[in-house]
Amino acid sequence: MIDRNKNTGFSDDRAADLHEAMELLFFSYRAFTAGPDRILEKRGLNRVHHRILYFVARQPGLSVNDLLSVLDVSKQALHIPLRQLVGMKLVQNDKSKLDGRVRELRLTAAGRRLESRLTGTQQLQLESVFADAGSEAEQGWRKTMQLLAQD
Amino acid sequence: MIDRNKNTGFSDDRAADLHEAMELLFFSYRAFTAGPDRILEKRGLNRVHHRILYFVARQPGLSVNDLLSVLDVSKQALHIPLRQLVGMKLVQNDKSKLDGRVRELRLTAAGRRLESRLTGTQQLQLESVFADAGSEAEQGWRKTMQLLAQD
DNA sequence: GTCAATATGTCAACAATATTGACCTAAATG
DNA sequence: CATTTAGGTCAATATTGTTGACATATTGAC
Repeated sequence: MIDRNKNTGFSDDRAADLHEAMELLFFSYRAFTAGPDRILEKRGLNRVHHRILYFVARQPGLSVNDLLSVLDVSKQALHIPLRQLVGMKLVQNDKSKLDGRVRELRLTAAGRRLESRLTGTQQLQLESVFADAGSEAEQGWRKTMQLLAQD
Repeated sequence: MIDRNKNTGFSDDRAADLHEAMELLFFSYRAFTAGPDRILEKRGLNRVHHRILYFVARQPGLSVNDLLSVLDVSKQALHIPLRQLVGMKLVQNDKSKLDGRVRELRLTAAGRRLESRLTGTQQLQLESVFADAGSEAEQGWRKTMQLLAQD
């Protein structure tokens, strides 16, 4: 008789596999954010600043509302770090010509340099992992993460 | 001539793939923590409480020092949430018989119920993702995450 | 047995962050 | 012109984290 968890109905073996998967997510995410966190700390910045820099870099001209949506934070929680980035001249905040209410966020040259350094750290880390894992494992990883992300 | 990033040397195409991977990690982790976070919030608990419950559940009798090590937080940052869990009778904190300085942390029956509910949410989520992705993708995912986690 | 080291618990001061709710301007839209 | 939308800001409050100090009990080295 296989023991099964009362809540989930998984066998003990499968439950252990899933525990391992949970831990992989926890430790991987921590390893993934550690590098940029160290760089940011020296400038008095944190992970929220990184996320702003990242998404603005990917989509120059992004509106404040769109940024709020991807980051899933409140306007007030976004505003202080955003204002700091603008104050440090890493991000510029221009009025849109199409709709004067909307602001278009862009990185300055200095912002691009910092973002590129932060993101570069993570890209090199991931590339090294993918190289070791092999492209088949990479594809399986991507497929799995796609499903988890859209959950 | 392929454009290459100044910092990393990646081609634009590969850089875009790596950007996608970064976003997968960000959005996946968020999706993965959302379920438990909602359950915890109702009890005035947060992710740190969940991590304590999780690791104590996996390793009953865990010492405070060992818990500090896995979680990688300061003693002071751990203590308030831990004391709350003990106060709520979800965790018990007994003196070790082998070494009277060491405390052995264990979940109470109520602690096990809560932990099982939180962890069950994530197990079901992962199992559903793995089922959709297929076992080959799951294996690739695990291999990749192992490498990233030990980074 | 004395003394240093270890494991834990706690406090206080402080800084950083998040949350809620309110209020304001400017611009677009019907 | 009235309403809605995008954005910006403030204040009050709560939560969280950080640093440093200090206390106790217990072990282990000598």
